[in-house]
Amino acid sequence: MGKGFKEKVYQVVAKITKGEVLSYQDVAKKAGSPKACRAVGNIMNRHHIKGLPCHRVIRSDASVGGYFWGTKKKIKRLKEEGVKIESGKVIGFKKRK
DNA sequence: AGGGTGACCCGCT
DNA sequence: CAGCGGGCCACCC
Repeated sequence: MGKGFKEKVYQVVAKITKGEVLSYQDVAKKAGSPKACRAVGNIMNRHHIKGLPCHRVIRSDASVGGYFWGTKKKIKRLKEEGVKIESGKVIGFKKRK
């Protein structure tokens, strides 16, 4: 296990600790394909794996991004983990723009 | 700020 | 079985 892109994504996301947030591009990069940022989100969407903290994965512009169960839920979960979010943006995240 | 293109995966036709 | 389009995105113009 861990040969395919998806498997790598699972591993990377599963390694995200409580209160930490990573961007889709960062996950994609760690998974071996920096340009597969879109695929990462798609994988979560089509295969919402239980036990996988996909809510800790946000956009590279610090916006929370989408969520299978709803963006509102995603924000709530992140806040409960100690992540400061304001106006749909993660405070303290280095956005590229 | 908005639109268009690029890269990758999955489901449907 | 093969092709097309859409999606929890990112970057450039």
